[in-house]
Amino acid sequence: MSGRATIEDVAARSGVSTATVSRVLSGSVPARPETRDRVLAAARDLDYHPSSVARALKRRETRTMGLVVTDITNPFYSQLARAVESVAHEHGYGMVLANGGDDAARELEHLDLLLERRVDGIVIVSSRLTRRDAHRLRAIPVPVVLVNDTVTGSGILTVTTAHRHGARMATDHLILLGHRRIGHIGAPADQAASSQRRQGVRDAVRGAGLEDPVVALGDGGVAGGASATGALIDAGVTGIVAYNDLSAIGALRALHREGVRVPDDVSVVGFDDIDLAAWTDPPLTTVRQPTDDLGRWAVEHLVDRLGGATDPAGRPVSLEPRLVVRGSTGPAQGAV
Amino acid sequence: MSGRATIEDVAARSGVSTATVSRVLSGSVPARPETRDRVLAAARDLDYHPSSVARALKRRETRTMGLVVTDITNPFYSQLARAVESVAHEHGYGMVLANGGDDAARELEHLDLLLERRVDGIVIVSSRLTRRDAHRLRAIPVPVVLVNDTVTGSGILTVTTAHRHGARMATDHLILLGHRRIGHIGAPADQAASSQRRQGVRDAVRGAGLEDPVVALGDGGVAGGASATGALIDAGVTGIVAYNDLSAIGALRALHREGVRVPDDVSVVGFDDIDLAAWTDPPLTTVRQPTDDLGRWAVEHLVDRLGGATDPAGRPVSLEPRLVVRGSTGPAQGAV
DNA sequence: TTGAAAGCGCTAACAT
DNA sequence: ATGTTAGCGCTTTCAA
Repeated sequence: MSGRATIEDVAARSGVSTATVSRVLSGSVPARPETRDRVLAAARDLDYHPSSVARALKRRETRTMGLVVTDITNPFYSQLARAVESVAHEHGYGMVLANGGDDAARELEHLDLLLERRVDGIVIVSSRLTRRDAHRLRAIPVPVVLVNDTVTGSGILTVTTAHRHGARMATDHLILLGHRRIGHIGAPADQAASSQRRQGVRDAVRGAGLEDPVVALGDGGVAGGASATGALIDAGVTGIVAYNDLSAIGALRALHREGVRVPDDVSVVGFDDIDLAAWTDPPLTTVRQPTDDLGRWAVEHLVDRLGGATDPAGRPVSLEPRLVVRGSTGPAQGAV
Repeated sequence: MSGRATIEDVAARSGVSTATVSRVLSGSVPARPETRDRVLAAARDLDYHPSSVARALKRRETRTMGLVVTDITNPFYSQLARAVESVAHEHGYGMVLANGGDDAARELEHLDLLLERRVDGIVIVSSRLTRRDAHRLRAIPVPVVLVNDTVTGSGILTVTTAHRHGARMATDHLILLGHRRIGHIGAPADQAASSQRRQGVRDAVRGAGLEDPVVALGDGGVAGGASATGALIDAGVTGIVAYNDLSAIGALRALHREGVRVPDDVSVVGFDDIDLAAWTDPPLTTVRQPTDDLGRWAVEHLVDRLGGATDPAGRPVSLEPRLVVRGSTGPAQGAV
């Protein structure tokens, strides 16, 4: 049925002008109760739903934002996406989803599409663009907010978790448990915050006067976490701080396969606190990202900007994570 | 800034009419090479990107589809969403995301929003709408395709996995391993295909001449899977078919907590084959849904319909799942 | 091969 | 309180 009722149909049926229909429906201007009723009735009878594309053309705003995510399949990102969508909805904004996929080229293409669709603003979550095409980001003709990742000195509205501090907390927790030889499963540079988290581990280890952590590189996923673990065991670490929960789950699996008990022989800490972290075996001690807050911050600041607020071009805002201690960490062998 | 170049700017700069610009850019009609070049140059210089909202108003199609999902955070759905988005993108369609959240009312509201946004079609994935508001679905003025769930006799384009058969395969696998007392972790009726899967378990058990399965109700998530497991153990089952992988993960956890070994004492089978299923401890034997195929089928049939194809109003198409045997299943005690 | 002009469905001056 | 009208940025007849 392309035969959807237009405002003109409603106007005709209720015997008023389209302007009146528009006003009644928006409630912007008072109307005589009788007219009001007639218009409302006509609209209902015709099952009239105003075309937001016509409205968008006129108002020059679509009330839509774009959401760019590298991989919606990653549990942390899908939680973030849910938060973003939900808050956007609260504010009357729709969300068009641009899932990154493998390459940065595709993300750029997606970006152009979003712009052609005239989204009012864009939320970018840990995209490849962030690092590889920072200059492109600055050229985007609509407000942008970066979540969970940073382009230094870009002046782009940014909110992240305090990654470095979070990783430090995780590591301090291990150290407090008596671990002296700490391993870190890192992630490639194209993963969000990989270097900050690595730094955080180093900070803690150095702060405690221990020797530098053993670092093995994963891929940010379970498989990489599993394969990185071997090197860590060989190096004799008793505590592992993983780049994220997925990597930690890989480590858990690898450890189990090798007959290494967790946390008796080796402790493992993750990062993110995805839903499943509470259900691994043993349940994963991890650094919880304030996912909902990140999403809310991002959308609400974007909405402010769309409302004309000029952002203080400040430095990235960073929200504090929180250590959630579960069963995958325990005292080092021979410690307290 | 809001000062984006319009087709008129391009026309002025290249000294032709807007009609010519439109034609050159769409390539629909041949133009003199020289004109062509001038137009292209102007467009490039001005960084012109046609407004798809103006185009949509004129053409009366937005080249956008709506995606309704109950919970994007559920790994199976996020995988499906990725598939859907990706195929839609292939066909030049954008995706606006409507994440269901808790209640059906919200989904209805989302639906209206999608319609106002004039999406050309809608993909509905296991939504609450499916069961509670079937009549509303039929009233949607754009083509709809249902994925992974069915509204019987609705004539709505539908693609699902062969849930019943899949559950039967899972159960047969257990039976073949010598299990005689089968348990099933079910899901509430508002979860997709919960009754079909339960039926499949029953089919297999009866087919083998065993007594009816013990059914304990979960909630479709990990927590529910874990709490349902107790009753199953008490009933003395040695093989558990879970509604889905999340429930199975819950079962794994509960079993572990009770000191029941998997698969030595009890075997567990999941459903979906989410990414993490391969990484549980032990790795989960499960029924793999053809997720990508579901997504592709849905989008491509929707696109066909948008192109004017009139669907054969047939019965739901169902795609075959496949049993993936991993470590969570083994011979029953005292069996072969 | 190109231009002029109408019109998609709304909203917002500007009148009355 | 309501109507008239212009116009948002495109595409597409219809003419030339």
